[in-house]
Amino acid sequence: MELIITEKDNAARRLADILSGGTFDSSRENGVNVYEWGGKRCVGLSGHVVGVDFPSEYSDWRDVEPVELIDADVEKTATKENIVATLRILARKANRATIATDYDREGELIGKEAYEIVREVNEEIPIRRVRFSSITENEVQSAFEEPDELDFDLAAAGEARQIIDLIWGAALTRFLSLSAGQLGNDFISVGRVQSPTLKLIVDREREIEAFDPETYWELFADLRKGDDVDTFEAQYFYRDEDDNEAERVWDEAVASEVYETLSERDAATVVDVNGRTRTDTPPTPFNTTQFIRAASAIGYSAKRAMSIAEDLYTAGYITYPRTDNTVYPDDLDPEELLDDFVGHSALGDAAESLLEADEIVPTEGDEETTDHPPIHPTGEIPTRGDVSDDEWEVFELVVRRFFATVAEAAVWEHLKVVAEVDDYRLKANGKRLVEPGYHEVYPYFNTTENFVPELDEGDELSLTEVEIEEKETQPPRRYGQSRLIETMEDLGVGTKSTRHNIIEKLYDRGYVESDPPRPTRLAMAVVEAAEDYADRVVSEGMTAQLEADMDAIANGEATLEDVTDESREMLEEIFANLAESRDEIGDQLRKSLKDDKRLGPCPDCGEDLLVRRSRHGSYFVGCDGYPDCENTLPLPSTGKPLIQENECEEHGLNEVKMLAGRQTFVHGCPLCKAEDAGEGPILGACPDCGDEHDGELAVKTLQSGSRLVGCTRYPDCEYSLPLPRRGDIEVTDERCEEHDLPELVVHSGDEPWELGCPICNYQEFQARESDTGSDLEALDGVGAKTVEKLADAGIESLDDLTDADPDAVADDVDGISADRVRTWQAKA
DNA sequence: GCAAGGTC
Repeated sequence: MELIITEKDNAARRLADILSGGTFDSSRENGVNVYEWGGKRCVGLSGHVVGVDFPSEYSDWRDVEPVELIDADVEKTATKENIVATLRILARKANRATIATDYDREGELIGKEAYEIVREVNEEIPIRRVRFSSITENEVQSAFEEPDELDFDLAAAGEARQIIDLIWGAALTRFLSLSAGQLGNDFISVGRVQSPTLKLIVDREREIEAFDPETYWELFADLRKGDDVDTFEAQYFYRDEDDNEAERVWDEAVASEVYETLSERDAATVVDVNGRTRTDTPPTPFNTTQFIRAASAIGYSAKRAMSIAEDLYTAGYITYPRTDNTVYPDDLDPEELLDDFVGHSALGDAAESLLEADEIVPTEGDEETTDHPPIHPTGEIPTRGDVSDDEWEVFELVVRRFFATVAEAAVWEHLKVVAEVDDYRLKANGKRLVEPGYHEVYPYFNTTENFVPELDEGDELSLTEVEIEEKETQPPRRYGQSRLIETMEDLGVGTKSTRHNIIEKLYDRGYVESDPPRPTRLAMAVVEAAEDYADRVVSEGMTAQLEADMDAIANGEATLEDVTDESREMLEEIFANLAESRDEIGDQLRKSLKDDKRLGPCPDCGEDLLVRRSRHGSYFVGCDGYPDCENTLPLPSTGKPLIQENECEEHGLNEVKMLAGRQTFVHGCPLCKAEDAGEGPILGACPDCGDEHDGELAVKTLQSGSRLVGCTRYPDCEYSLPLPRRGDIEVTDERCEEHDLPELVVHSGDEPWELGCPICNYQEFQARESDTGSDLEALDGVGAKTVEKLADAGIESLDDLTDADPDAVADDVDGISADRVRTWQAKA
């Protein structure tokens, strides 16, 4: 039996399909899919199935000096035990093994991990390596016709990276965390990729903080040709000392003088007309970074874009979304792929128009790699009910990007007109899209035109509407997530698979907040400490050097030991300097941690009020003077508090926003909220204790800002009904007959909300909650329509789905693939 | 519990 090993299950199934001509059987072993046909078995790993770590005697942070980690052993342990176990079982029975992991450095290392597991249980059998950059008939067949050997040097290069990353990351992370006394969940982390990325953000913030705005003026006027109805806008410009065109006037007196002259005149003379035609070439195929950039332009965060792309990939609609490649492989036939869209209601017209071209030549980007093809549609098209709106939008983006790469260039006509008024000059830049080209199938770019009429030198124009605008120079803008990912790629930091996760990590570690990401004081302090004592770890140079060293290992010019030994020595030196400054670094970090939590002065004692977390995990405001000062203020129970920049005028406390996804809201000043607390109007008798104890229901506002209808005898009577957090509550004269309570109206925004009797309202709310239908809707991308379709096939709950045979479901339900069912099962 | 790299 021949055992074929791929990097992921999806690749294993597609390989089996190609090699078996579609005749393979599948079974499951330890929760791992095994594909079998004619004496061959194919199994997919899940990326790395083993990982590096220190021996267990190093695991207690307090018992080990961080510096000891530098010379500690580094062990490999199984991280996916079920997969490793399955691989062992299959390897015992095999008489040959073929490694078919991805065709890149990390793939070679994952292949070597599989190699070692196979060798452990079977010393005899030949183990070979096949390489292909896309899983297509041609590539796969020719790879298997000419198998190769595993490249152990290349794999060793990857291992050197693993060891260096672990040692530097763990030793420095533990050092900073211990110095600041931050153990447990809130440790202070440092790493070869995250720290240079954080430094990018911090450096930009430093520029913003140091920015000193300057005032300048810009002048505009409307020009009109002859009897034309439309005017066009022109801007004043001059030649600066370097003879460059400049529009900003830095001297107010000069600006006023120009303004007055222009205002007094009613005509301008055309002195220069310059027309040119510009070709606007279609965009190149999507790699991961460019895909994230395009998705972010239509409103998706990097994380969300990748998560949707992964789902579309698993469902079989698009190719693998983690790729560096921007050149389509030879065996992608664009016409064949376009054909798949012909006749489709939303995408068919574009495909048909593209097929009319005499010749179809796709664009190419600069990166041609062997890992995977650029991201493109597979030709399988989901029906709208199959996928969520977001998934469809991202799918359409990928399809249209493919369309754009095989479309014609667009052509713009630019027309620059310069007109003179006395010694002053005005210019107007016109542009017109004369050939829309690829823009017709790819509507995501701005194609705004600017009208300027045909003119000749010497033409007289009428001059109206002169305007002067006072402006200020702006600080540089913060990096957005996708710009950050592009910059990381430019600097060679991180990989296509990790860059977006690294940004998530910065959020999780408390280093950045909001979007675009803004660094916390802790982040500034960590970067500062690293710059002072371990500059390497915040510099992209560390990755550049590591890449060079890995190349040397791969070429046989250096060994893994050479490279890791040298790296260990460098880290030893860093620790020699760090040791003396441990207390000083710790003080700085602790101070910045407090800065990130500070709201303002405590009204009781003058110390700082801080956002704190209770043992149960809920947030509240407490005084830094505790236990001497026991002043506290509550915070809302939903969400994670984010301290805003603006302060409450009355108390000098920063306002607080509660981050809770879609339910995010501004809480405001916690002290104002606490002072607003109290009992509002009485509504009627309490249904629980009104008869017995004369309890009454009242509208109440709690110190945390939440509102409810509750009994005046609280805490003796705990009867309560929920009310919305926002809006003014009006108590009307209408009364509910059943409960004898007034109907309520909530005023917020434009439309008043007729909440009605609070008891009826709560009962309706509860009824809706218990009737939210199927738990199937909890799955990503499953909407009401899909639930209905699944119900028709007898699948009404997650349990039903887990028990179902994916292939049978695919047969029964239109537009749902077995792959998708498997994904759901895995998630359920 | 530390990193970064795969993958889900």
